[in-house]
Amino acid sequence: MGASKSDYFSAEQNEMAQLMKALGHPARIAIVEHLVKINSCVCTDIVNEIPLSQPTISQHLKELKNAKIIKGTIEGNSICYCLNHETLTKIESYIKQIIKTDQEKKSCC
Amino acid sequence: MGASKSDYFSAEQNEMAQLMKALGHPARIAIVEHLVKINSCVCTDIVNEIPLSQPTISQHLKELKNAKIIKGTIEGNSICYCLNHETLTKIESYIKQIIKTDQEKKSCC
DNA sequence: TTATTATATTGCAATATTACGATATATTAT
DNA sequence: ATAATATATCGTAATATTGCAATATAATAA
Repeated sequence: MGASKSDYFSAEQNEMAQLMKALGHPARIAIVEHLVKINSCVCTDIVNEIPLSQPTISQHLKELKNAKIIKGTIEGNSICYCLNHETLTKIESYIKQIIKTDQEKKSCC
Repeated sequence: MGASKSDYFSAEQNEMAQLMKALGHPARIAIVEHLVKINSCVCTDIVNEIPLSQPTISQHLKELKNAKIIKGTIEGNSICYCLNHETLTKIESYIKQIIKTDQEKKSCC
């Protein structure tokens, strides 16, 4: 096959997997880190910073935007991409909750 | 193409992307959640819990194990899979750091 | 030993992702 | 209007992922 059977899983599980997947590529991790590093956040900067072609970066940005990990606002000629704190916090809370719940049990490994 | 150009990115970026990618599938999210929910953590339980075939689940477990998100110890006939707190904490700290660093700057979106 | 149970591996088909050249679109500058 | 700049989309090739049937492996049970 190749298509993941998302019907078999809950909406929450699919959503979290999608968020993780969006961050599951070094270029997209690098984009997120670059957005953190700089104050201005137009796409050209990213193209110059990351050694991938403009269409490829545009595609990665689109995936991050779809996952709501970043948000972009058109600013004249260029686009201002920024991190979406709400989504990042959702990821952090999820992982934190997993760790916390698991720590309450006696581990067997 | 199709192969991600991991040479272009730092070891840290590749590592974090790999961790995220390992969690980037609903079946693997479901496996992690199931490991949290139950105390005993053999694979058979997972096969009964998640509507995918045994080989498919075995494959997903392998990916989680490769990423060190879970660890398994052989226990007689079966295997005891548990979460790896160290790795999960690494993910949590990373996201937390991103949010923290970004909040220190004035957002432009 | 033979059967049973639990898990892993192999092989393969279907689908998805990654990357980029070419091209389109849209805004600003001249 | 024309050129320049910034970003998106299309088309396509290369590679990766997903899923499973069949089979292998390994431990325990009978």
